[in-house]
Amino acid sequence: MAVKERMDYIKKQLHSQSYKLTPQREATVEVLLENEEDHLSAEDVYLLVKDKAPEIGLATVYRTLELLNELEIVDKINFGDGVSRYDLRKEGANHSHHHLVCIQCGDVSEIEEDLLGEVEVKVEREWQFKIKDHRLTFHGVCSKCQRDKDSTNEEVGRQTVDQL
Amino acid sequence: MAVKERMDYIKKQLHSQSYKLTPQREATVEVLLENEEDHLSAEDVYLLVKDKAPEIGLATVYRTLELLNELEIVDKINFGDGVSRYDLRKEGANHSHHHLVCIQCGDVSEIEEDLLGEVEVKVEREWQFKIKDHRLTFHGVCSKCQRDKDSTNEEVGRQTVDQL
DNA sequence: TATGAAAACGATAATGATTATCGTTTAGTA
DNA sequence: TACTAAACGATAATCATTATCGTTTTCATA
Ligand SMILES: [Mn+2]
Ligand SMILES: [Mn+2]
Ligand SMILES: [Zn+2]
Ligand SMILES: [Zn+2]
Repeated sequence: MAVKERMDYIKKQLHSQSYKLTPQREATVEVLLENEEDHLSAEDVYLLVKDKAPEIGLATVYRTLELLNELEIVDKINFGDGVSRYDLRKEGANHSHHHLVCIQCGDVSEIEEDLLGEVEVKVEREWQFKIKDHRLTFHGVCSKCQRDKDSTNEEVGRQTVDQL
Repeated sequence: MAVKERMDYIKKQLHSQSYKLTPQREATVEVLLENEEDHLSAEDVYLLVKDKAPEIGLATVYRTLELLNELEIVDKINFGDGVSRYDLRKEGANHSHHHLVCIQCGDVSEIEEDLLGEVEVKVEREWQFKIKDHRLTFHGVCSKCQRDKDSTNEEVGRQTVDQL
């Protein structure tokens, strides 16, 4: 779906709760839509949105992100560095997607497919817990870093192809 | 396993990296062992540990928790309120356990069983990502709050069961 | 046992992300 | 046009965490 159409949908979501899509909010959403792969902090968003709306204040960015989070348009996530990051939900998704965090290069990538279907059935049944959402993050070594490590090893000399 | 024995094991882990188990560190670990179900913030730990070692400083608590985290004795977790929480790993566990967070009463409970075995096989294969650890948290309504809501509904009278 | 270096510590200042405050602007309505 | 509430921008306040620094403890060695 085009950015324009998703913006319209978000506009409807705001209006349905009698919030306005002000120019500042629109510019902020635009930044999120145009950087969907990234995981921007409030400060990141602020710097990017200043190009579109130079007069915007940091407080407004925080307020807007908080609002979008309440409306479940974005998820507020935390990867353990000291800042919150704001992650647009995938089109049509009604819950947070999964993440892969590389402990070597720091790269964060996404898994859009929901892998928790069966697990959630089990949790609801065996723990009597009604699940509304989830957060799943894997920490490990991304494919790129695995390859880099292999090359390094080859340069050094003979070696086993893989160790677990 | 008794607190004493787990303390000894942690002592060995520290020594194996040539760290000392100072009285302050021992008191801090004791607090963690005696409150294993809880998810204490640094400040929480500080207040509890003061009973055992009244002269301890907050900075030392932070340093100790950081050290225990590096040694993978505790996991530093974040539930979205503004503080980090320190969660002792279960005996013999080599990764973080799962959590259930109730969006109504705020209660946090634990799932000790690892539910991600098959999911991780799939992720490693299909995303070429070497998993070292994971974080899985479910947000929803705990069994207690489900019961409470049922009672409330009955008192109020007839009504639609759910309006998402 | 005395000594010297490194590791830890306690107190507290500094940092930095987030939130609160407050006066001003904007949008919608009578 | 005038009124009211929602939003905004600037900036002060808050508060968790980290950095600094002088002191204490540990421990290997003379
Ligand atoms: Mn994401
Ligand atoms: Mn836990
Ligand atoms: Zn990587
Ligand atoms: Zn509950």
